[in-house]
Amino acid sequence: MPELPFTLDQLRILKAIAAEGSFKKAADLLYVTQPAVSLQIQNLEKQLEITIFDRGGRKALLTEAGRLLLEYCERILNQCDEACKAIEDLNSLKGGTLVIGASQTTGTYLMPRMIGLFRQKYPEVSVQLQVHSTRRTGWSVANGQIDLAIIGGQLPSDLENLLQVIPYATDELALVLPPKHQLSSKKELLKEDLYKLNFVTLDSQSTTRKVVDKLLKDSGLDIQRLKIEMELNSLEAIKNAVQSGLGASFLPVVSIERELAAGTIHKAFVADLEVERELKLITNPSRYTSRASEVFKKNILPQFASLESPLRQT
Amino acid sequence: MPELPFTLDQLRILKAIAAEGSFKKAADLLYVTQPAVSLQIQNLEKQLEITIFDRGGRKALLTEAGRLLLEYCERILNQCDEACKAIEDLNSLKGGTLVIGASQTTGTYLMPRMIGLFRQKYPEVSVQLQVHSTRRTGWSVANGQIDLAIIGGQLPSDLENLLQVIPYATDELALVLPPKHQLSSKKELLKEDLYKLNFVTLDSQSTTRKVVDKLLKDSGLDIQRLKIEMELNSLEAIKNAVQSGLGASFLPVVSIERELAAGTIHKAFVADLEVERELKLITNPSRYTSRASEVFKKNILPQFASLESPLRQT
DNA sequence: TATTTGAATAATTTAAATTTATGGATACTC
DNA sequence: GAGTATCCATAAATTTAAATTATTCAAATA
Repeated sequence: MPELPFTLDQLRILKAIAAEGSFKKAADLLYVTQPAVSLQIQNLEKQLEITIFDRGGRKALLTEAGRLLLEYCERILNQCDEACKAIEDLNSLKGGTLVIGASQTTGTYLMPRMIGLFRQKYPEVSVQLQVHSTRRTGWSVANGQIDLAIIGGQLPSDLENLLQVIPYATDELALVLPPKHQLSSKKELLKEDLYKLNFVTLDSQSTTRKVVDKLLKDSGLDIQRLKIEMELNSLEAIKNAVQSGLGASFLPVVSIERELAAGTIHKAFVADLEVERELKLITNPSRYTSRASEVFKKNILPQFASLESPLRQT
Repeated sequence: MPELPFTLDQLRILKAIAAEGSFKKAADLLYVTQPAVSLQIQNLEKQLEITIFDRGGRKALLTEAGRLLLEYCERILNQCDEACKAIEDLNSLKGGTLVIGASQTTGTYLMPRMIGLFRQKYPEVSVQLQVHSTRRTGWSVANGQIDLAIIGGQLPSDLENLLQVIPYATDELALVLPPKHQLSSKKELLKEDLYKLNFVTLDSQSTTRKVVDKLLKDSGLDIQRLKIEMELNSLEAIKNAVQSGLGASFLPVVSIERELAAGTIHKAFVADLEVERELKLITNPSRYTSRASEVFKKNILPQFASLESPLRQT
C-alpha cells in the first residue's frame, strides 16, 4: 500500500491558485493566510519532486508538470464533490435502496400498498421487495441482506433472540367457501361442520399452512380428520379453486378483499373458532439502520398496524 | 469554495478496511495502530453523518452508505495513483512535451536532426517545434510558451537582458553559384566580383537576410550596388533558383550540404570575406526548466556545437 | 528612488492525528 | 460454560503537522 504523496487540501489549494493566478488571492478565497498556501504548495512540490508554479512575474503560472497535475486535481476534486452529493442524497432520502422482505401472503397483498405509500412520499428511494419463506427471510435480516421484513409465521428460536420482533397487526385467516356451497347460506358454522368440507390448501411447507394447522389444532380440532381435496402452492390458485366450487379453504382476509366485495367468495363464520395470526415486523438491532428503513418503520407501517400494535404509539 | 468533508487518508483507510474486513488488519496493512484507524473512520462517519461499517460481528461489514462511499473512494484513489504515475513519467522523461523554437533556417535544417537524436534517446517525450521569426521566438521563450530555442539573428535588446543567450555554434553563410556560372571555375573571388553577380535573396524581413546584409556591410561592401534579381521567402525556392542558373546567393551551409555533395550548387570563396553568424541557444532563466529541456540542452545540443562553444564543456 | 504588491522564511501558537494503555463485547476452545 | 483470544471503542498523553503572526526579500509600479 503506497504512501499518498499529496492531500486533498493541497489539491484544493493548487486549484485555487491556478484559478486565481495568485497565492494571495487563493489564500483569501480559502480563508487561510498566504504562508499556509505557500507552505502547502512547497510541500507538494517537494513530495512530487516537481515545480508546479513559476512565481517569477506578476502572477503565478503553471509549469508543464503543474498543468498535468491540475488536470488530475480537477478530476479528483470533482469526484469528491460527487461523492458528497451522493451521500447527502442518501441522508435526505433522495437516493438509496430499501430492501424489504416478506412472506408470500404479505408480500403479495400487503407490501405493494405499503411500498406504494412509501414511494409516494420518497420517490427517489428505490425499494426492493424480496419474497421468501419466513425462515429464509429471517436469515436475510440477520445477515443484513434485508433491511426489514414482515412475516406471518414463527421464526426459528435462535433467530428470534437475534432479531427484534414487533407484532404490528393481526391477520385473520378466514374460512372461505364457494358462494354456491350449501353451507354458505348458514349464518354460523360449528366446528363439526369443518369435517364435512373438502379443503383446498397450501402445500405443507408453506408458512401460512403451518400456521393454520397449528391454530386449528390448538382450538381442539383433529386436523387428520379434515379432508384435503388438493394442495396448491399459490394462494391465487387456491382462490380460483374455491371460486370454481372445488372446496373450502382458510385464507388470509387481506388476500380475498376483492373477491369478498365481488361476492365471488363467501366468508363463513365458525362458532368458537378464531383463526388469527400475528404479522410481525422483524429488524436486526445489531445492525446499522438506514434512514429509509427508519422512516418506513416509523411512518409507513403504523398506518397499516392494528390498534394494539406497539407501532401505533410511535 | 466548500470545505472538504474527508481526507485522502480517510479514504485510504476505508478502502483498506473494506478489503480486509477488519479494522485491525487494515491498521497493520497501513502501518498504524488500530485506534488510529478507528478514530479516522469515526471522524469520517461524523462528518458525513452516516454509518459506514457494521462492527457487530466477526468482521466489519459495509452499510449501504459505506458501499456507496467506497465506490467513489476507489475511483478517487485510482485517479490519485494515475496522477502520481504521470508525474513520475514526467520526471523520468517518460512523458511530457518539450517545446522548441527555431528560426526558419535552423528549424528546417538543424532541428530535425537534433530532435531525431533526442527522440531516439527519449522516445516517450514528445517534441513540438515552432518555427517563427527570431523576434517572436524570443518573446515566446520569455513568456514560457517555448522551453528553449535556437536563433541565428539578433534579439531586441530588452529581450537580450531577460533571456539567457548562449552561442553554441557558427553557421557559415556561403556564397553559392550555379555550377555552370562563369565565376564558378575561379578558385577565389574578389569582393569586387560580387557586384557583377545577380542575386536571388530572401525577402528583406527575414532574419537571415538581415544578418547577411549586416555582415556584408560590415566588411566594407556597398550593398546598394549588389544587383538583386529577385527576393523569395523560402530557402528551398532560392536553392532551386540558384541551381537553375538564375543567380547567386548567400545561404547557410547547413541548408545546402546535400546540394554541395551532389555538385548541383557551387560554393565560392571570396578573398577577405567571412560571412558567419552565431547560432545562439536562448532560454528563460527566470522560469522553471523542465527535465526534458535540461537534458536537451546538456546532452543533445553539444553534439552539434562547434569547438569554441561553452556548451562543449558540459 | 520610493512605494506597493506578492511570495518566502522564521518563530510561535494552535490544532490534529497517533500512540500507549485500558475496558468491553463477541466469538472460539476445551 | 468458564477461559481465552480477538476485535473494536475510549481516554489520556505524546508527537506531529499545520496555521498564524511578523518579518524579509524581490519584483513591479509610480
